[in-house]
Amino acid sequence: MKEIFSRGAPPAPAALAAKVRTLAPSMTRSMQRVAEAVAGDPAGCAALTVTGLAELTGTSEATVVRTARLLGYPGYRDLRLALAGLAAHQQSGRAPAVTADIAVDDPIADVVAKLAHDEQQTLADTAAGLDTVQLGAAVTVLAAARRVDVYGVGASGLVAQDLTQKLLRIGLIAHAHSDPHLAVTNAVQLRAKDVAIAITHSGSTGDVIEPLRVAFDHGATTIAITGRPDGPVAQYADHILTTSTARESELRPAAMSSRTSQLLVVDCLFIGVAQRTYERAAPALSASYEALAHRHSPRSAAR
Amino acid sequence: MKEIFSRGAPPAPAALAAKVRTLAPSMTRSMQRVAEAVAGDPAGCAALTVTGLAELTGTSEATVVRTARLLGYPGYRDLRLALAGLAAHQQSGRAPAVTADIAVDDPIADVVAKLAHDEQQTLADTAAGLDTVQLGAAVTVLAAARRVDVYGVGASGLVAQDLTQKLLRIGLIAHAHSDPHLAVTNAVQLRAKDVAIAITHSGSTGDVIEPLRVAFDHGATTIAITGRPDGPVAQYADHILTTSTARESELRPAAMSSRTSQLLVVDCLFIGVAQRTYERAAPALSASYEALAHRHSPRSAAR
DNA sequence: CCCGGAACGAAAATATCTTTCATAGCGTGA
DNA sequence: TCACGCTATGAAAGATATTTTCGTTCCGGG
Repeated sequence: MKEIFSRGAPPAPAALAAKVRTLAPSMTRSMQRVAEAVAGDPAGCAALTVTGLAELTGTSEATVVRTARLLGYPGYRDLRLALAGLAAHQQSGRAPAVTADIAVDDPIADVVAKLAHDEQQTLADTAAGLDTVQLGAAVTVLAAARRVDVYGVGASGLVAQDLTQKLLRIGLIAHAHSDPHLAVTNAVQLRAKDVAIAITHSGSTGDVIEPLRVAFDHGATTIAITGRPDGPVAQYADHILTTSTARESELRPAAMSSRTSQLLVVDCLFIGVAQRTYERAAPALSASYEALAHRHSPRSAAR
Repeated sequence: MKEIFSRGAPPAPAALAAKVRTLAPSMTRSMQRVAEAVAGDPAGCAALTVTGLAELTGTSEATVVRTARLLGYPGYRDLRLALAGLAAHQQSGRAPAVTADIAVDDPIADVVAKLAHDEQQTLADTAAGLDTVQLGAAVTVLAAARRVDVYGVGASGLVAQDLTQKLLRIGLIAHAHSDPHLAVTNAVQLRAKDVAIAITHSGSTGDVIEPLRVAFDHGATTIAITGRPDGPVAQYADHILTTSTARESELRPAAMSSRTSQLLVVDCLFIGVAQRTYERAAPALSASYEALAHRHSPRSAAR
């Protein structure tokens, strides 16, 4: 039997470090060593042959090839080529760094700087890692959807609500569910032409996967927004949108950066759908804007 | 006898076309064909093997290798690597004018790039505009708060919930209110040592200002997170945290970028409070992490 | 017309990459 | 605790790609 690791992911342009982070959890120890070396010194690795890299990381050629596959390349040769490109790339750029972790005794100004920097990084990684083909497909089905259900619990629940609010604004029928029971109850109603979206960073949140499965089984088109494109949630997803996984620290739980990443994806979906349904979306948008204007005190602020 | 062509020249960084022109006169006919192909389409050639390139140019592998040597590389392999780098380089050159507004007919990839860029910009602006003194003061009162109420409606309502979720995680007593009536009802209960936070981009959302006023009148410490530090909400705020206002466009309503900005402020508050109350926050954080671990299916993803 | 020498490519030799396969190790459940 | 099954892993075989070797061809001048 042939070993097939390749996750649909395309050859990847840049942001390899981000991809490594995303895929790291699904890697074995040895593969992680290789991935680490590659992410840490792209230029250096580009100069190495499979054997060289295998020795450097204390593994075997086979493992190196496996890692390359997992990262989305047909083989080591192609990874190496990409590495060379990336090296040339970053050589031109620069890189000072606010990269340090946030510490307990950081002055507040540093916290602001570091947080802002981290979130910017998360955005960049997400944008780089987002599969535009999948995104386009997701937008297409959403634009034609009769009804949209969005599942998310915890922090992702808020993202689900955000998406729902946005879709409602442009005239779609959308609901967010954070109650797993109600979610399943509603999922049963879905059928073709309907869309179900699951949002989960871990990719293995049962409370979110279950309703997605039900929707999937009932013939709805399903979309997963997750940081683990190889997680259980993927089984029931027609389209997978990958969010990035930033390094986390004690003070900065993963949930925090995943939210930033998820929201970017959500925004992309929203804009995409708004574009596709512009005729309907534009009036709906201004209508909701008008309606809200009255909710602000008349002598609205100091001009 | 070995064939030695190499002209002292080192591996060459970029400007390959120039080198080709310089060396052309000293090349034989077949070598010129190869050099031409390479200079004409670096990216394309980088994808080819020696044999491929030999066929493409109607020559032999040996000739290709000779050409690579003449250009200063140890062999074809290295030329190819350099080619890949060069290709990546010139590709990055043509960025999709990322600063432009998002248009109805933008391809999806551009939308992603532009959105990511805009949000990054928003983050930078927010970080730059945030008054660390005010932030520090807000953190101080939050860290000592007996109870925290957060008001926000619409998109800001989700931010309010986000903040609440985070504060709860580190052991504070916090509630988010998006129902103005209930908000006021609760605000009446507040007194000194309690904190009320209003989140409103416009700074003039009556539904949010009203409960803040009530809390203020009852002696609670009040904080406003707003894009209009001079708006009506400021009257009742002891501390004002300013969010940035990014330019908006038809497809990208203000609510969208204000959210990014608000969330950064919220994160800063959270981290700040977590630092100040580290003794209590750290265990609470890991406890909530532990508790959630069980909500994920055990066979979490591949591996 | 013949000769010397450079240009060139076919094919051998080598290096590199990929696949196969057997084994060691690890977690799981009895 | 121990056996079991399954995954991870590297050694080595197998396939490709690259480099080298070497003979042939093609020219230009005697």
